[in-house]
Amino acid sequence: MGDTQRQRLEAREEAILAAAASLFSESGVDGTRMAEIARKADVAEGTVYLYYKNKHELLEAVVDRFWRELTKGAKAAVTSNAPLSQQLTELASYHLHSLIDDFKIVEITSRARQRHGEPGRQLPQIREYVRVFDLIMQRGIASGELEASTPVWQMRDVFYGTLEHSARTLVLREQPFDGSVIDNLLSLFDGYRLKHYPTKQDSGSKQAALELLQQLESEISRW
Amino acid sequence: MGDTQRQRLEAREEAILAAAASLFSESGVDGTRMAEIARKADVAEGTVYLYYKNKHELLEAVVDRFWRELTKGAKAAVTSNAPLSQQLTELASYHLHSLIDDFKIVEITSRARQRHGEPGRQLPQIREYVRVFDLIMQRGIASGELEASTPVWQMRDVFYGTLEHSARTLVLREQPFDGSVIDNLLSLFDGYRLKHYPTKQDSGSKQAALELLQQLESEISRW
DNA sequence: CATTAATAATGAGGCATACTCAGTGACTAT
DNA sequence: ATAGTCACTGAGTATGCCTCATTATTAATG
Repeated sequence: MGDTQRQRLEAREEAILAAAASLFSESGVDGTRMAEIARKADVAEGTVYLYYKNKHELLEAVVDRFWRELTKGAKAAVTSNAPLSQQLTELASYHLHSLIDDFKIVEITSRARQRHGEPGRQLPQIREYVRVFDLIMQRGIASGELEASTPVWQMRDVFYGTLEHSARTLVLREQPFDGSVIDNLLSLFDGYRLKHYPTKQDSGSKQAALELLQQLESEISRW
Repeated sequence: MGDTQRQRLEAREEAILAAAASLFSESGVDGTRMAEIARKADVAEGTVYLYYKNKHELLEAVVDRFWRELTKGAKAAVTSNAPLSQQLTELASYHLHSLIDDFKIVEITSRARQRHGEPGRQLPQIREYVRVFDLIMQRGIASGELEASTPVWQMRDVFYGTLEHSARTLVLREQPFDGSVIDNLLSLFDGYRLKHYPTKQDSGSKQAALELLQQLESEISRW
């Protein structure tokens, strides 16, 4: 049956990819020989080249798959219709954990971007991953929880960039994870939150109004 | 004269470094052959190895020098005793411009960090560069312009990480520079600013006090 | 200035390794 | 059973990093 045949091929391709991912991650790209990958995947060296044109394409495939898997997880963290702040927290936590766990692959990513020929490209799967972050910002704007005056991509860059850099800081310090990074980021993000002063139509907000008034009074009373 | 001799050696070392920097930056590390570097530096291939043990050490030297130069510029941008927000703006602008201009080297940096043997190290000159950012945050805290409850490194990660990621976004979009990124970041940073309510001793602040009161009134009047 | 010693530079060749390809096997269809 | 197609193999080739015996240059010495 041709179906089993196709499955065998896909299994081989997967075995090669997995072997490469694990070895690249462990010993780096330069520290990994093609012969090793072949041996670990249990194929002859030449066979690798039937599935991937060269070492660089194999690297690209490894990196691309990593971000594809990450995208799945990120989408899952965001799918619920919980309040914005909670979704941001979940996404941030997932993101930070992942970057820390697979830091080696994250670093290797920039190398996959550089195709020997020329200009720095964005790999499609990374683009896709970043879109998840954009999506959540857009939803926040649509629901009125985030102000619309700041471009989505700038809010996203703050969110994404901060976490990426924090991951680097933590890894280089050999601290595994620190949730306070996320708390900090989220409290900063309040700067993007719309301040809702209750309106007259808003009948259920009497309580909120009183709290706000109290806060103002307390601030005034300080001088 | 032994002095001229030493100068000639240093000039050669510099020529090799410059050749490597320019070629790495143009064609990437893998796209650059040692023979090319030698030719561009006008020495024999073997001579390169009298100054740098191997290609990877040469790469490290190139990257390290880049960040060392950057540190100089950053320190200059911060040396004045202007108000915090202005210094942050200058540093951010310098940082963003530099990362965009030499994006290729920035990307190559992560590769220099990975020594074939083992774990991701932080190159000393990058550490030094990041310290400039820490310094400015610390000053802000010392002068009471920034709150002290958030760890310095977290504020720095927000600042640094956001700009680094923004640089990537801009470069991949082939937009050269966008100052609004900096405005956005700085207005967000207001979240770290201490709110100064004027005190009774603070005789010169009558004006500020009135403005604050007016703002409160306007906010209250909205409902 | 001649001679010797020390230091720097050279580039042909060694060597590791990414990649190729002619040959072999395995599976399918008739 | 036979021919034809497709996947696989691994010895061999090409490339590019790096070494090292040799040569050139500078410094030291009498």
